[in-house]
Amino acid sequence: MHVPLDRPPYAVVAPPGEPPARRAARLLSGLPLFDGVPETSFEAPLAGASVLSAPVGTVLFRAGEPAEVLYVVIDGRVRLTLGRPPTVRMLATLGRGDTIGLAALLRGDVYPVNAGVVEAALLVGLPAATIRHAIDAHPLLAARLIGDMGAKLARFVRDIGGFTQCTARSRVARLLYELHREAPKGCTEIVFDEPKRLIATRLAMTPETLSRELHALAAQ
Amino acid sequence: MHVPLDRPPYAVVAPPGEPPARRAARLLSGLPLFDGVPETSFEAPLAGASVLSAPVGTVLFRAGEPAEVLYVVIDGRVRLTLGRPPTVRMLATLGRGDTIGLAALLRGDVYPVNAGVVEAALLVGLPAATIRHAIDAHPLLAARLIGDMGAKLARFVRDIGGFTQCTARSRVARLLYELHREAPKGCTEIVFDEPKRLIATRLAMTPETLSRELHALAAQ
DNA sequence: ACCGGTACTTGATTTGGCTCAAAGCAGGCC
DNA sequence: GGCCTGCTTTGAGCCAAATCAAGTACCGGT
Repeated sequence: MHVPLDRPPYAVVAPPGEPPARRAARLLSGLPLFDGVPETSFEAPLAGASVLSAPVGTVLFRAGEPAEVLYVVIDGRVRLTLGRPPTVRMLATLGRGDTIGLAALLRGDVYPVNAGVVEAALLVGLPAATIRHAIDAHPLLAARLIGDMGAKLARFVRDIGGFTQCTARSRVARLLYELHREAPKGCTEIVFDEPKRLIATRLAMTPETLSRELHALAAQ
Repeated sequence: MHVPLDRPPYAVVAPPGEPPARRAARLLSGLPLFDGVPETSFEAPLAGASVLSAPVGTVLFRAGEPAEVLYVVIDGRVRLTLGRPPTVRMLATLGRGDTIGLAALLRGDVYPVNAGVVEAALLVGLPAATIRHAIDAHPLLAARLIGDMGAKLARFVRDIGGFTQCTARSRVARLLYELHREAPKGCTEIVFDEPKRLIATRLAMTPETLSRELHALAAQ
């Protein structure tokens, strides 16, 4: 279990000489999500922004906590999970360019999932007011954020469709198919970048079942 | 089955003397989603808008079709489903003020679900270009749309959590609990506004199981 | 090298919920 | 009324997948 129960280390990086707002703006401007949005134009509204360096094991937040910050992953990986041990389900693992908590933040809601760092991460944290200003000032950014959320929504809809009316074998096959499509073509081997234990929870099955189904499919 | 297989009647209402754009603007301005957005200011960008009157059984679109129109429900009810008969799963039933297809439209993607009218509906249809203009011109609207999508996202996340690691009984109990919270307080009886057959698909179980679990819970 | 601890596999057993089947039960229509 | 069609309930049997239980392989640490 990479995400421990008790609140783990949470390191706020010391300002590296540069004001946080400017540094945040510089980091964000390198992301596809902010491509085309002029860097200097959203530096001022980013007054409340912070830059965080978080080691493996850091819990950014837990499900049920009020959403106060939008996290943007600059580097490293953050895992979103549902539920508490021993029944944890992995929802997704996010990397560079992904946002965490946008929907909950703008609705003034609580985070619906847990977020834990699984690979030393550099993050930009933006409070709600900052996000609202940025949306007001940059329609392009607003459209991007809507598209970003739309992608997540589409993925969840597909997942919901897959969990029902589908055998475990079908779900495994679908995962393999998707991984194969994402992989560079000509690639004859698929490597999981997550422990199978977690892949299993993402597919809504036990590790034992996953192991069996993988072998059954391999024989075919 | 309220949503038949073959393409059913699809009636575009005859313009009632008033230009479609103005009528659309008037209808939309009565919705919470557009509250605070000045009516006249988004009349011009709505040039491509249409107003549709759709009878029961109308299929607005099917999963896999390219998303070309955002539908806003003014009146009536529209049901979103996944899959094809005989394995149809109900996702949600939408009413006044709900939007359909926003995420897919802005991403230039296909609709991920089927949408069928289950109660004679009045709809406003907005093409992609119109939506983009409206977002550019009205940050408030952009924020609202993000919040709207966020609500859907939150609901799906909850659903995904519920489908896994949960017995059929727990899912039924959760549904009853949610219906009870929404009902006026002091109300001692819960009435389903959908046939049990469909409630069952929403909970990812068969009608037989739903019936049994309801009785088991009633005895308690 | 030795020893935990963790991940993964494999086998045996149990079980929740689906399938199949049939019997109420209601509303619509002639 | 009487029939029909579709929804709901109830019962019996079965199967996919979870659970329980070893056993194996791979680390990282002392």
